[in-house]
Amino acid sequence: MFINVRVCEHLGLGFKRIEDKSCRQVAFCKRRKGLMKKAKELSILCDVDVGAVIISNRGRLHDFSSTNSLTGILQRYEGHVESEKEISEEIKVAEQSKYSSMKMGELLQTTERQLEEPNADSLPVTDLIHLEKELQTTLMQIRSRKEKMLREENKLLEVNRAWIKKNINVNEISMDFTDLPPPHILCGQERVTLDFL
Amino acid sequence: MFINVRVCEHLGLGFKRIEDKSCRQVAFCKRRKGLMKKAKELSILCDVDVGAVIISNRGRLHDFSSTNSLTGILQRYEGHVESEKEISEEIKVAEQSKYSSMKMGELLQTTERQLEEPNADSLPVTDLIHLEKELQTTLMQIRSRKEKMLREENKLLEVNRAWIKKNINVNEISMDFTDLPPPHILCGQERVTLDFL
DNA sequence: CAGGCTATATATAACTG
DNA sequence: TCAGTTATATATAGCCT
Repeated sequence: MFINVRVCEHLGLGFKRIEDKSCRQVAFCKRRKGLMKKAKELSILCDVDVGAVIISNRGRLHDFSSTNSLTGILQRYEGHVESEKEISEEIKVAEQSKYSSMKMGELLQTTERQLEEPNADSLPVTDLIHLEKELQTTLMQIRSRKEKMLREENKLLEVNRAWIKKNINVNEISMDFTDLPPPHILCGQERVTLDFL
Repeated sequence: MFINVRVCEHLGLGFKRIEDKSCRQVAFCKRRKGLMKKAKELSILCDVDVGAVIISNRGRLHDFSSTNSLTGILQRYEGHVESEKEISEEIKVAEQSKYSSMKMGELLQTTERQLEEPNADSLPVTDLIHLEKELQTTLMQIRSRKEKMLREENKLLEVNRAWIKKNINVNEISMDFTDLPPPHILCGQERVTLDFL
């Protein structure tokens, strides 16, 4: 029999990080397990989608989701499938992503500040709509840049390939394939990815 | 005093969706709150990052994160998943971007519609706040990938140059260049690159 | 329908081997 | 470090207002 008084010292009112490393690790295992269980119960009992991600301070990843993956849950929330045509249409915008993203951060802060105030209903919404547009712009800019870079990389690498081929053929250079790092030759997946963006 | 026997019928062994709509809704509120609390406790007590997303069957989003927003955690999550299955994840994110922009369009319309009506303030704003987070997430993911690709490109070009140099200097074995090294070797290279991202 | 109550079920801190 | 034990703390189902 345990007579000891078991007071959960770090719980209750002023609860904070468990300082003892060993205790913290044990608590982490138990509570992580418990959280996962709760998440599962919630998703099943209440028929909702639940996703959870836990990243330990050592960088280890643990996750739960009621569907295939957390990404899937986010996708489901975001909406329905969109045709690729709209994407290619979106890729038509110019530069200056850094300025936009800084402005976005400012807008986020401003917006959050304004939302905490009781009055002023129209302004936050207006700002948010504005923010939406800016975010979309930034989004498209970055996507455009990315695609551009991917295409440039592809081109550059093909040039490299051709160059290698040409020079080696001309000089009748031979090589050993067993221990050498391969040149960058694009695999099919990468091209698919590029097409997708 | 309650004399009734309180047997949690839908719990225990064969636990499943609570059929009664009202009960399910009540349970959802209580358990959601509980899960959030657990998540918060876990993050503080064990000093880890925790993110949770709950999507009710009515499409309403609830989330928790130990940091400012889910953004950072989700990005780290994506990073982890990415290093395991890079290509498919790349595609997923691309799709997610598409979904984001679509959802944003929907919200814009919804918001404008609701702004014309006298009341109903909380819903659009709440949704817009969530939209903010989601857009930022997408933004950060894409930006991260942009940087990743820049670094990859640099690294690969260096590898290419080194490879070319080495092979031109050392000419022993002849080979047929129409049959180029298999692309999948490159994938290993990429994974190495991804590890420190 | 939201909020409060209480009995019960579950989670887990402290401990043991 | 790991798996079990038990007292205690917390969560919550069912009921009520």
